[in-house]
Amino acid sequence: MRKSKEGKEETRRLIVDVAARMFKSQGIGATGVGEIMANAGMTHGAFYRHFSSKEELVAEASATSMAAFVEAAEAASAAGPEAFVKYLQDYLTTEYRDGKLGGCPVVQTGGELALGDQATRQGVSDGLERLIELGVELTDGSAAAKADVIFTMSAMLGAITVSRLVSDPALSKAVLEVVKRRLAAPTEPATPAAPAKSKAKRATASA
Amino acid sequence: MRKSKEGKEETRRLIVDVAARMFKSQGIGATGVGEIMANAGMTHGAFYRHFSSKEELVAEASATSMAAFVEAAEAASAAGPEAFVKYLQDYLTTEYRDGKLGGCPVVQTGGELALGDQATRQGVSDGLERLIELGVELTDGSAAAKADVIFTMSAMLGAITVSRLVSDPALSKAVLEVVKRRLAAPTEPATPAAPAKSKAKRATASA
DNA sequence: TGTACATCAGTGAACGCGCGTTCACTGATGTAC
DNA sequence: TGTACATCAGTGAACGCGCGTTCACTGATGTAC
Repeated sequence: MRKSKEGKEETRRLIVDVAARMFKSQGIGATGVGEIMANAGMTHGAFYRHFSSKEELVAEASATSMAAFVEAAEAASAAGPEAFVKYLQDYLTTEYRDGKLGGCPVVQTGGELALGDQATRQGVSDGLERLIELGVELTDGSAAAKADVIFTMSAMLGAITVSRLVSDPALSKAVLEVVKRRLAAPTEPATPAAPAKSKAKRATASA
Repeated sequence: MRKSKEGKEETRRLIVDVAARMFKSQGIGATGVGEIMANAGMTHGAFYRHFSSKEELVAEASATSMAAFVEAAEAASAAGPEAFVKYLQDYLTTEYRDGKLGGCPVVQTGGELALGDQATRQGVSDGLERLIELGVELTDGSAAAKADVIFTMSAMLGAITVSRLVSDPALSKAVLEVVKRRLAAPTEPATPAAPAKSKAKRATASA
């Protein structure tokens, strides 16, 4: 059942894409090679025609995930700063929080990636650096702007993580909305009475 | 080699502590029951005198980790807001980033915990809610203050995650410092030219 | 207080299982004449 | 263009291994008399 040369490259991409999706929804360690291949419509034996080890796939799937995330961000930023902010804001939604597809691999697998091998970490690191550069390019390029971008990125990533862990649905949603609101108006001072939305108020009542 | 009643409780606590430490440094899935017991000075067989399954230990170790983190934060907050901020700031350091001990389990195992069973997630969720409440109590208790706390918590967690993944040491350090600076002066507007420190500048040069 | 017995924390061999990986085999595709 | 052969992507059985878990056994501790 040999495939053509183009067919092989296509199969390899398929495996990477399936793996990237599964790693993001189940974690890396919890996703087996056989499971990935079955979801790609093959048996496990074919895996080693494309990769020398699972770790090689992990590195490629993570890098591909990050690159896709960055490229989508670049496409959004090409449509203007508003489109870029809108693109980022879509990640701070319950749909993305609960979604099993797409997005940045760091959300689910950040811990595992930090313990990955050199190639894996480099691919993820490159994606993160490109993301920061992209944000800086969209602003005035100053050191303060870079700090803004880093702060915003950190807050978004942390917010999604916290939101996924908190049991109270209202609080979980409020976590996303708090960060989303500040992302939309990053220069607004934080402490003076903010125009709290109804959902944030509901969550606050439980505290 | 039976132990006394107090001895048994002590052993159980030891297993939980060893497990909590290992989960935080290696991840949950990557840490085996046998490995935990060996580090606790026993053989794997004794494990089931104390826990009915690994998942039960995961839930208890995660809850204990979170509780210890929250209690340390409470102790710091009892010494005043400055001590509390100082306590939090210590987590935004390269020492903590590289440290294999202590701290909040969400940093390393957030993704795995989000996929854990009900008991595991509840223990972590309770800790996170207590942490938010603690921050709110230290301020004016308003909805805006709660938003501040959530935002800060998210940014800290995200910053440590990003800092652990970024290869460039200067950028990795800058990520921690950017968030630390804002944590120290949370009401300061972000965009206007900030007094960038030398290390942040160095990291910026690579962008 | 001393003796006999019951308990049960910890040991270490063994269990089934699924993991990552290997390999002999297959048959469709690519190539040479 | 048609035929013969080489290639190699995918199959599926098998590998060693370490995992979580079980269990017969041990001997120190706790209890009853």
